[in-house]
Amino acid sequence: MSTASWSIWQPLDIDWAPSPEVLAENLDGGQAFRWHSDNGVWTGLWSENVAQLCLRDGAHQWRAPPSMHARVARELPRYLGADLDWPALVDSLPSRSDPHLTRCLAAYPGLRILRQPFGETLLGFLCSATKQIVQIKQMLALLAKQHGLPVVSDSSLVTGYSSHRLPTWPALAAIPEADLRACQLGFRARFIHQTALFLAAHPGWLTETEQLPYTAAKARLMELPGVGEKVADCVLLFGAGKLEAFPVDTWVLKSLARRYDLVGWKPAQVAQFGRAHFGPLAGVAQQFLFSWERAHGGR
DNA sequence: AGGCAGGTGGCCA
DNA sequence: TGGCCACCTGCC
Repeated sequence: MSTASWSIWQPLDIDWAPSPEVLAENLDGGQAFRWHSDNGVWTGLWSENVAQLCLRDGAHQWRAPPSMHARVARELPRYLGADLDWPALVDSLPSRSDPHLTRCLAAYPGLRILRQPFGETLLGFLCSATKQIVQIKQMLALLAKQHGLPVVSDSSLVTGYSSHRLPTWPALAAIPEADLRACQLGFRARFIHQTALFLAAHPGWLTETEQLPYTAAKARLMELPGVGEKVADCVLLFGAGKLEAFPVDTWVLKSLARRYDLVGWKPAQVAQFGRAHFGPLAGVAQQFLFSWERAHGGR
């Protein structure tokens, strides 16, 4: 990784100090698929941005290419959730009567929900069906490399895992499905292709959807091919700040079955239980349960 | 070496 | 409404 042209490290001026493990869980725990670490330095891409994060002398620091330094300084805090008071949010979760949630909260201090670009979050989770995080990251990196613009004009600046932005939805609409399949997307290529065509035919649809309340936004998203309950909830939680969204994937299904005695419950039933039990911040609770369950492999 | 993976949609009773 | 299964393909 060439580092000659990065700006100097800046202190991350937000009230957040996760351990290296929790930082990894935030950036690479299944919310986002565009971060990778190299010798303790995390490099991540979103929208037209690329940034690096690291922990030095006990404090988090960041840097970006000079050409986008000001923009990243403005947008990185929001991306990392700095608009919200996370200690207060976590404190308001119904954990006092919930020993397992208490245990999960204690295990991941500093775990947050990222606020990612809506359209990119949709693309990421359209790729996620029956795929592990590493593979989703590979698909998106390939898609970016083949069909996205270089993130900076100087190609020597950012090398390695990925140096290109994700293609926008208008760009995706112009890509034949066969070319998408060449990016290891498999059967997801058809969903992405059809979604891209739909969005191209409905300008403003995505932005309007992002601004709707949770229930209406979810119903709209589920009109898209390849978007069911789970993907819609992920997009709204990680890409629109809808903290009441409660995505039920296999890990959350296992978590609720095992820790809340919901053996045999269907995903839709578990989702309803989650929203009722964990309340308006169910998505936050979900992320802690998810991280715990994935780390403990069902034990 | 194969089964399986952070689902969805379509088809059938 | 509820259950089953095909869909692609590369990791563990």
